[in-house]
Amino acid sequence: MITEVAGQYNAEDLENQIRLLWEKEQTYRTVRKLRVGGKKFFFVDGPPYTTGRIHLGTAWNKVIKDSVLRYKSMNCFEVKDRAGWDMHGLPIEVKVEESFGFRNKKDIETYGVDKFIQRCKEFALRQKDDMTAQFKILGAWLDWEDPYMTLKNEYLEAAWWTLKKAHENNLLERGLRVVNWCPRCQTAIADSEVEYWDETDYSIYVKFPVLGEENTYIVIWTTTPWTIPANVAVAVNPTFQYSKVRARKDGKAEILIMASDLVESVLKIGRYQDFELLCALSAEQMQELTYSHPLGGMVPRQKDILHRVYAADFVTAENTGCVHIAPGHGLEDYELGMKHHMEIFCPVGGDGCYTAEAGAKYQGLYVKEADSEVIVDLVEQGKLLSQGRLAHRYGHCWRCKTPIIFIATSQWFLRISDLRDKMLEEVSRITWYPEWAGSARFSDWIKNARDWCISRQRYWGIPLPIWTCPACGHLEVIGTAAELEERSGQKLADLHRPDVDHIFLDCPCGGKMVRSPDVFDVWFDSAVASWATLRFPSHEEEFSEWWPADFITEGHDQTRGWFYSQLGAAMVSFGRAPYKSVLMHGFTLDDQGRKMSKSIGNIVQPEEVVQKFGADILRFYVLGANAPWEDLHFSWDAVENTSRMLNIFWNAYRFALPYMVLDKFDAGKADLSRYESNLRPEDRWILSRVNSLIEDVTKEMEVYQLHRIVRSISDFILEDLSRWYIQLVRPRTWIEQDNPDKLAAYATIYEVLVKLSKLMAPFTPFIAESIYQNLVKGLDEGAPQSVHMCQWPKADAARIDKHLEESMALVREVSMAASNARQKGGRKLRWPVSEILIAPAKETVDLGGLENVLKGQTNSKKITVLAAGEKPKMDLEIAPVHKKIGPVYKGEAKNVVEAIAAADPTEVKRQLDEGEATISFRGMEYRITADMVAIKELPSQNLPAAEFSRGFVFVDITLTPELEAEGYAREIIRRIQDMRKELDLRVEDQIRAIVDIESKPILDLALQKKEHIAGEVRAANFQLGLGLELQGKLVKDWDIEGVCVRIGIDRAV
RNA sequence: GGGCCCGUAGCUUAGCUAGGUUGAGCGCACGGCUGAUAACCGUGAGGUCACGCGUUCAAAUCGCGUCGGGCCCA
Repeated sequence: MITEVAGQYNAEDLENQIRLLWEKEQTYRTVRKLRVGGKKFFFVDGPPYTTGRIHLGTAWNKVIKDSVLRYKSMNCFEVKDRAGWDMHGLPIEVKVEESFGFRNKKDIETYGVDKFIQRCKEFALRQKDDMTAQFKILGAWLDWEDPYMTLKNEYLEAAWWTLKKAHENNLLERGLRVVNWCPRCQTAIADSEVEYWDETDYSIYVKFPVLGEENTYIVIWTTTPWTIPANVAVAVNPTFQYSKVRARKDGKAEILIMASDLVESVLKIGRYQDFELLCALSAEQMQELTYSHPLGGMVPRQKDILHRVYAADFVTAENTGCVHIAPGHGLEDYELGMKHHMEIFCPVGGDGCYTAEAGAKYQGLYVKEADSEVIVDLVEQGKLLSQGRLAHRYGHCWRCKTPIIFIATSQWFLRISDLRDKMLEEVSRITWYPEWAGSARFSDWIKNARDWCISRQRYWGIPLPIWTCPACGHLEVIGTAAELEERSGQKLADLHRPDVDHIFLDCPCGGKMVRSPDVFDVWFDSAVASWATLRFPSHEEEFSEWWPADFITEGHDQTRGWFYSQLGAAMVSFGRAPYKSVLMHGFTLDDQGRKMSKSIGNIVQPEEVVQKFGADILRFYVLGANAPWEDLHFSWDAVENTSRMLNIFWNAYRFALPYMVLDKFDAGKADLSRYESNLRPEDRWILSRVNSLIEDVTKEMEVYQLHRIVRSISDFILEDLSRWYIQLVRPRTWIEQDNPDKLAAYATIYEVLVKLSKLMAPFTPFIAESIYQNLVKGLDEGAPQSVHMCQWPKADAARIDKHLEESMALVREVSMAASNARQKGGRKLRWPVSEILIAPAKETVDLGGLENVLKGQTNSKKITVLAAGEKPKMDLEIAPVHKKIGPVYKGEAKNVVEAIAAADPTEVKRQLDEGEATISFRGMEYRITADMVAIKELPSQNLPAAEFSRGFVFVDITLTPELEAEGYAREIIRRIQDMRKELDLRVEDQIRAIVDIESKPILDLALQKKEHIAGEVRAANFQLGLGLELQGKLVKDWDIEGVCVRIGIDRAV
């Protein structure tokens, strides 16, 4: 049984109902089971970090994923859809630290690493549960019961296995590198974990004394005074020219060396009063210089270092053109240092404090606090040329916001840079949506790929499975838990720290091998997701059946993130890309295009949208708001709009239900094939349209043009279904008995709605399900239990009639033009008109058998299509063109203008059509050429016109008594219907009605239509007259075209 | 400073791959409809398609440059 649905579209109730249904019937499981054995579609969920709250961006992301998966499933693919969670790493450590008020690693060690790890785990699991609930509200059908979690042993093993493989491929190495270092977290952090913002730092110019030359200095500039103690060299640009100048200040002179172009600005900053150029130095000559460290006396190690000048391309023509090089504290410095075999001097420890190597004066001082100390010492040594402050972008730890420092440390690396070319080749094999995401953006990133530092000196992460022997240096990478057990004889319940730290392996040399205490960079966790989600390495079979992934989709920030980390991890282990296609989507910004942030207070929570509007609306909105790869500017107005659209869809669906219920619509009546011969042209048209829509949506879905899909569907619902087809079929649904014309209309609507619900199922799964349950399940118990178990609809080519679609488009245009013309002529649509004239400009128009549709919609008695170029008689207006008349008639011109004004436009035009016109005026005759006048055609008063794409539409609004009678009848009908509504009567209820019209002529007109009126309003008892006594439950006075009409109605007994 | 993307009506946007009269929705003004009805429809006003130069018969669309925004890098 189809049931009527009450009231407005209420997303909240509807979605709750459907959720209950899905839960009760285990619909998700059933759908997935149904497709087992189908063609495989391997999707990998980019795991969100377990922060506890989803935001609009993650909601959008999951909605895209869900829509694609539902679509693939309807296309009979067996989809792999494990949800994923990224659960390790500093963000969680930091949260747990905060909750205990820890300040540094020592606090953690004191508290106990085992307990700390336990807290982190609990925290991550709780956050995961919270977020799962939030994602479920969106209707995202992923496997939430069995997600992959980066903290599970089987996941840890996938990372271990990968590293072992990288080691076997000779791509793992340990080395001293300068890394971004967070002195609070006391760990290396990845480039991607560095957050930049402006910070005010010192800006100092320092004089390095040149050896062997009295009172002579190389001038350098830096914003990090604390790196001066670690200075080893100076770099100059090989293409620059340098100058040696004698500069004077306060009566004292000194000799300074710097880039020639920068002499003046440097001396100005140093407040020198004047200077003289002594000589120019080439970059080569610069490289012959040596100097002594400006704080040499305070940093003992500096005594043994030979300070030289080297050439480097990265030196720019800024500041002094001489760059302070501290290979222990800078990336470029380090690289230059390695190239020239400098000492990698790094007198700073992991806590950001100077070590003993920095000398007694500095030892134990925190570097950022040492800045002022160093400056004071430079001043005392007479080595400071200038000091100032400077606001510049500086990197910070993205979790604890501490300014990062660069220090040289021993870390584990994957030699990604060796694989660049291979990676580029792989990228070109992947299908990217949009294309440039791969060919331009990602390729560009890979061209700059550096070796990947995978080690972190933290606790909550996947332990590095690397054991080394302190005695002989032997190294071993363990690939699985089983392997570890075999090698150590110990079985671990949990592979995390600290238990794994207590496992020692026997070294062939007889020594005991110790685990490298580090954990993995958390990016490495998600990097192995595509095989970890298949439970590789423990389940090799699943891996060989599914891998690599068919599809992944994430935001454009993941270019350097997950797109890259996955590729890197797959390259070092499998030597190929782990995914075949990528849809890169945008970011969610606020309506002004700004980032959503707590500080601006412009954050929109997905739940807020769901609460106010519903999940389907949020989904449809984010999918359709713009192209997936562009940033989404969230707008409440636009959400509201989407809501209105779905509400119209709901009303369109609801419209037919009462009639279907009344008429006991059943499976037999729903069978469209029974009514082939009864289909009206408009029925065939909407069926053609819905099949065209299926074709379009399918085509766009194959290339993930999600926004176009939403727009096609919306357009269909609004334009074709609601604004047009339903208006057309309304009269047919009122017919009281079973007649094939009515049933054909029902069957058509039914067909269209069922097709639509399937077509919308991937995008608005709730409303689609609700409609399906009523329309399909309501009639056929044997139908699939959910719309999501149905097959994706196929376009029926036999139903598509492009010619008919074009004709209908034309009819719609004409109809709109006709209402426009009516408006101009002041004739309401309720009043019939005798004739509509279509005047095509060039080629004639073919209404394709839709004349009756046009008549109905324009409320007209007759449609006439004129021949191309033909027009009904129109009023002409003729205006003089002064520019042309003036030069010809000179002084006479004024009279000519008057003559034209007085002339009969029709006559002038007739003559001009044949050549020239002659106008007589005050006894004179004027010869007029066509260019002297502008002739405008004006529709005559009773024949207003409006333009459409192919010409003009005229509406003959001349009234006849018959038309007037009909008009008044409709006015009266409308009022009575209004009153019926007010009494809340049912469609099929009969009434008694009394209508009193105070004007005799109008009454006479109305009387002609008495039977008709009574029929339309279902009045069993109907009185129409003048001076009648009004009775009934509801009595109202109305004003119809200035005439008072009093109506009383009551329900008939 | 570099790479990629974006800039169209007051707001949100379509069109750009493949050059041929910029099209919607919201908001505003006016009108209409009324057995989908706290719904719906029409009309109107509102655009130097960010700016400049070039290619072309023709540029929102292609190329170059500038400005502004986003993501990423340095």
